[in-house]
Amino acid sequence: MASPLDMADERRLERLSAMLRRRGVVLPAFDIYGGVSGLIDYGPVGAAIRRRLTQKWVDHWLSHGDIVEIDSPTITPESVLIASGHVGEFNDLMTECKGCGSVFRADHLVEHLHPNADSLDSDSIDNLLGSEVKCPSCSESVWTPAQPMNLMFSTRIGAMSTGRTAYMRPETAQGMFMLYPALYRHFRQKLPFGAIQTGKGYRNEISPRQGMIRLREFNMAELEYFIDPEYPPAADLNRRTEIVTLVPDPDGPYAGDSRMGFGAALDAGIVRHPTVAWFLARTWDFLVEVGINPAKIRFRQHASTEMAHYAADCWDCEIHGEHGWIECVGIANRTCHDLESHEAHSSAKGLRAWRQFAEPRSQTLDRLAPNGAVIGPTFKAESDAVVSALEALTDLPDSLPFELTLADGKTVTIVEGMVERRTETTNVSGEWFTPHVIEPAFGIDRIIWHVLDHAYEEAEKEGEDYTFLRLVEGISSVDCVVLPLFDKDGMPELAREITGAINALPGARAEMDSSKSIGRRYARADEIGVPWALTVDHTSLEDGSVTIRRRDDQVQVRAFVEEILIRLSNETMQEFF
RNA sequence: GCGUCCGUGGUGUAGGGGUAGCACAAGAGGUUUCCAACCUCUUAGCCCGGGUUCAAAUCCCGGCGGACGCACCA
Repeated sequence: MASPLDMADERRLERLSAMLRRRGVVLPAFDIYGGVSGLIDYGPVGAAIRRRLTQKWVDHWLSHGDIVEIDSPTITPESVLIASGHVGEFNDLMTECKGCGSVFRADHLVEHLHPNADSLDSDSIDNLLGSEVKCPSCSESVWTPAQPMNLMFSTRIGAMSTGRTAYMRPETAQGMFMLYPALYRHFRQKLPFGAIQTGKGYRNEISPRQGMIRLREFNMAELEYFIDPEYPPAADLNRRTEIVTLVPDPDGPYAGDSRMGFGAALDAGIVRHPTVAWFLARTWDFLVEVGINPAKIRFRQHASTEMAHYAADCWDCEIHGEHGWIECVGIANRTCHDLESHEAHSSAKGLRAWRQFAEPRSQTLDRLAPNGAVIGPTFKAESDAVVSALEALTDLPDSLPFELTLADGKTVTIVEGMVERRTETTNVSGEWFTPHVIEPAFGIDRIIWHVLDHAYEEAEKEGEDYTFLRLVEGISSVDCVVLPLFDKDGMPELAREITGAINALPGARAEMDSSKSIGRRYARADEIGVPWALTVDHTSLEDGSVTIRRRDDQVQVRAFVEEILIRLSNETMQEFF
């Protein structure tokens, strides 16, 4: 399917990558030792862009008011990742065809021979493989022994043999779950609330490809938003005007692309959860704010078959670029999976929230109250078990005596006098439940790649090739360059002074460039996306004014440095034009 | 992980058993009254390791890295 989006110049990717290397944006890591596939460096320009984009992401969510930032270790004990399901999920058994060398997931090859192939151990799988499974590529049926292929980097905590097994975290999310009790206290025991974390994640990919898209160590930014599933928070999405592309579940009733607003998608039932719909919209806001082309964003719903082990519903936000449509954000309704699992596996008992009823509910309960004075002497060592069994009874017997089944399966006879039938009325003011979690997970490197891709524009200027990086203000590595028109007559001194004054503003960044002709310096700044250029000329020496050049149309206006400093501290200079 | 192709200054390329060229970029100086100008000079390269050979950037083997395809991508 050839859309206009797919018809890009095939060499553009190479030229863009070359520019990113040449100008110190993104480079291969450990290059002087031959490089390591799947690991990259952000150079001086790229690291500044990454920091600013990440900061915008943090600010974006913190502005909600019920979301806080946390920070957790990247080294994670194995027990945490067993509970989360990652250890099991990451240990797919792989086998290799001895005929042609193709590698397959062993459980997929024997699916038709066993109803529960993914639960088999390696010996059972080897037996099944040995019988009659043919290689899908070459039809041989000789297989290497199945081996677990763990996509997590493992390590040990503690140097000696007694150390605990640990992994480099494959996602930041577990950190938020570990801190759930602290977050619940922080927010005064009231849902909804959320926690964000940015940082590195690690996956030992078999075959990293596509530059910054599939990395072995990558920058993630995740939000875990804890909600009461019975009262899911929602914003009014019908005020929003943007029309977006949705690609609903291909196996569901809405299969096929559609264009609509977020509110309409929720109303139509395409997006199934109001909080998920709200986060789809907020994800859109962020991406557009940092310079992603809105026409190259779409939201794709996972088919139930590709859903992650923990998710009940999942949308990918995909961005189109030189590598096609790439998943850059995953928005998943993880339900109560993580908190329940950690409560079951760990010593924690309080991974819950309290739901206060609007009115205390009066509960009438029929029970057989045990009479310890009779039960004790009668059942002696088994008394406790008898009392527990009586308390657990839901269907009370119509009459005594009756046979009571204990937890261990034994049966005892309860006779008159051992129990007293009572009807008790209690007031229940609320209940404990496990919150559900909505998780937007952002791949920062992938987003940065697409920001660069969408900003990169190859133009022509007076017959020569000319490139712009049309980064939005606040994302570029510096806000402006300061250029002395000539490298003499006091211009460099004044330029240095202005650069210093801008850098003294909180958050503002300027660089000075005085080498080579003025046109070349503008071109250098345009190429890495600096939005503003301040030029110090002879007039500047007389009255302290400079020219401001706007990257996107090369229009220049003259202004005084004091005004510029005021505008820059308000994060834009657009008002000058 | 398998297969095909590939790896030369910062970038893009030429060469292909005997002194590694070019363009752009970069640095110094000159010139220049706002958009990759010009002049002079300079810096800087054969991915790594082994083999063959009098001699290897070149041929062979292995590794690393890249592109594409297959597989994988929770």
